[in-house]
Amino acid sequence: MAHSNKSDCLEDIKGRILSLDFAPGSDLDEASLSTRYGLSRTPLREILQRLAGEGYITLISNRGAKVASMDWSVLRTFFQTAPTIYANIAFLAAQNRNAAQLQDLKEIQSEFVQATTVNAPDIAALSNYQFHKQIGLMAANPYLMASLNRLLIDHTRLSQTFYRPADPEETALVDKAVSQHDAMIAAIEKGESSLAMDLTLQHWDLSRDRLERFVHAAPLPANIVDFKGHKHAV
Amino acid sequence: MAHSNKSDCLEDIKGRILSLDFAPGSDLDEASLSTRYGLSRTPLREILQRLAGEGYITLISNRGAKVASMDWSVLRTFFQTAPTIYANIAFLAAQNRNAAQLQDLKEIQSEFVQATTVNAPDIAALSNYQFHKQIGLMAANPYLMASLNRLLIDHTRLSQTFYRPADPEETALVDKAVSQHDAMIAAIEKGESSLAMDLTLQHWDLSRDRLERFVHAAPLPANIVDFKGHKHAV
DNA sequence: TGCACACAATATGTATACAAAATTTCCCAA
DNA sequence: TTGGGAAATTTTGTATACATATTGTGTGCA
Repeated sequence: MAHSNKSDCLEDIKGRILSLDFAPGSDLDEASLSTRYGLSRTPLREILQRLAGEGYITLISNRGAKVASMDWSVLRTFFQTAPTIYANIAFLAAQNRNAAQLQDLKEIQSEFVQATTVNAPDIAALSNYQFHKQIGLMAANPYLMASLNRLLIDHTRLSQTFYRPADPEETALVDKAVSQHDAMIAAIEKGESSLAMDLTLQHWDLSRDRLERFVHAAPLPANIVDFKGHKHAV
Repeated sequence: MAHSNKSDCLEDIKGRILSLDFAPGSDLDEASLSTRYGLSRTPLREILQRLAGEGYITLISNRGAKVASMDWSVLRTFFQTAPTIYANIAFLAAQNRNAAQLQDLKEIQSEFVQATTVNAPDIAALSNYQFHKQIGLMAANPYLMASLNRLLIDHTRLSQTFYRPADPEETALVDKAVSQHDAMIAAIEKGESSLAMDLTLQHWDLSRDRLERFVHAAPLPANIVDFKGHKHAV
């Protein structure tokens, strides 16, 4: 990772946040990051500002950068908001897609299929991220896209266990997710916006249970401190 | 504007973009901005990165910063998206508001009233921006908030003529907007989420016509070039 | 006149040095 | 042992200098 350029660095940090390699709530040190990526602090700090603007991290004045936390109250709103936005995005994507975007979507899907068959969970989660982001691009609505981007950050972080199936039943769920993606592509290609919407909601229902399980299983790094005085209450 | 600090500079640039003082699509020069705000280029560039992440400007590598454009295709999606997001935000705000937030909202509203009565259009537009942003904060949903922030950028820019009423009929519209704000505050305070939603949609209907008129009346600085070959088609 | 190329001017990108703030360490006294 | 506070260390913030990329200009040639 000697002399990577700025955009590579930006994308790499995004990827590490999405894959939980940089844990929610953890500190990001400018000095160590700049040596890691072979950049000086000046461009690295610009990258941090950008990441803050996009919601990946939070910056506190004179106190550095933290990876965006995933506390309980935010995740509650995640489950409240995600299906609506996803459904609307899919609806618009079916209306506004063009051929080049559809081709890209299919290529992303084949990467996704590949990752699930060879059992590469990290790549599968990131491909899934790109799949839904691509549908967002097809929707051509920058206002909803802003919301979708925020949702996908947390969705991808929550989905880390989804692509690590522990038993045949879970493997079947992943296979179903793959075939749902195929159905969504077909609906979008045909311009059947209502169908794309319905398929998206089904896709959401499939993953929701696993996501919620992950919420309850995983520790919530950022907010442990908030529960210090409440051991017995929890 | 000699030695303003970084956050002042950030807010000032945002304000100038919202008030069309920095026109959509216009170039932002690092050197002149840094002298204007009494900062060196390093912190100023960090501000630009942040603004880019929040959607106020776009950065192109090696080619500087431009104020986010308002072309026709984007504005179409604005009118498509705004009422839904506003309505959902109001609904959630009525559910999740707390006393301190409500107090802030009332103070913003009194500034808004003041600005309309003394005929200070710039301040009125910015107060209106803050009013709706505050309702967004009350909704406590960071995912929808991302969308709302993007919408409010363009909404505020579009609304610049709204608070410059040219005749008594237009003055009556502004007065009606003021009273609608009051009704929204009351509904949010009582926790009547459905009512807050309905009032918000009525508020939207009131302003929509004026906004659309502004779209057709105003030049679209960023995309004139796109229409060069289509004079007669338009 | 029109075009291509080289050179100059301007603007953006990065590194380093230094300043300021926050955090930690350590010492001393109660 | 413990609490307070000053000094040292670490981390963040800013300015300047320099490197690189883009844009503009002028000259020569067809």
